[in-house]
Amino acid sequence: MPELPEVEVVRRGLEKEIKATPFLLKFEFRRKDLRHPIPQEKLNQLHGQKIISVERRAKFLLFRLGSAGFISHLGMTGTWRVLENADEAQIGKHDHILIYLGKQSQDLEPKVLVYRDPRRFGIFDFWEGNVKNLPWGVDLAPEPLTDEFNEEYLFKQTRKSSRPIKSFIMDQAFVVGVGNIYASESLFLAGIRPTRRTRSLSQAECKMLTRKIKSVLEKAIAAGGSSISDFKTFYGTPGEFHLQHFVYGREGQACRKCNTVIKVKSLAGRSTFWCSRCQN
DNA sequence: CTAAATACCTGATGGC
DNA sequence: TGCCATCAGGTATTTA
Repeated sequence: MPELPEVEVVRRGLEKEIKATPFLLKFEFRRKDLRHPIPQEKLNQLHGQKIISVERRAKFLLFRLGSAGFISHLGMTGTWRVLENADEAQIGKHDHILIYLGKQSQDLEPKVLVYRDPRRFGIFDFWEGNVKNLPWGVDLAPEPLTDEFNEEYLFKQTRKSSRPIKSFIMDQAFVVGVGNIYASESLFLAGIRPTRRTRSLSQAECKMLTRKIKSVLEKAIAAGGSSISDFKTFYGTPGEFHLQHFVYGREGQACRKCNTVIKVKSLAGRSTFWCSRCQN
């Protein structure tokens, strides 16, 4: 469940659980790697410490324990869920990481957070320093839900590129958190075709697009995210935002505003949905 | 063949 | 032209 709204929904679920049982008793790794190797020895040094907060930066989840902590990225198919105990019958072959949590640093009846990721495109890593200091030297762009991401910023950045606007807003170097679903949705709401070149966007269109990116992400968070395929929220219930999609996953169906048939085509390797009448 | 993401490779482009 | 840097698009990763 990987775009910003889904990650934020998971963060809120994790935060609630961790507040009740904040001590990291131990990690249990059932694989030594996901997308990258998992630095097990460094992570195990965190055993016994209290988790102070669960934060989100872009699509990353940051678990803070004092000055250090650990970081989780869900890739395409990563999910977190909680078990009341380590019941082996409830743990499957794609459950790669277990985190035992207790009310105190010694707790005989720990709860267990379980990370499942069939495709293993996710990341689990040690992390220290500040939020900007992510591993792999990733230079992340502004958060879309802050004032730093505004029409002036988007207008200025779009002058530097000649790519299709959809690829541009999905690029984590310009704005973070927008993936394939919310790129198509926000461009529909802004009335802009996904294939438009960035430099062709007017100042007014940049204003509209920044507003729609913010509003669609906020509405999706409020609805518990989009459940595509088998996505479940932290509590095992599906998100409901996909029921409100205007274009994503609706190819061949009637546009909800004008009844024109919604189109789909591949753009930079990703399925892209739009209404040829509502979007210019 | 499709899928919520992104790291890497390569060919294109542009500046000096 | 050439050399180097940057960009953008395609592909690989994996399982259901």
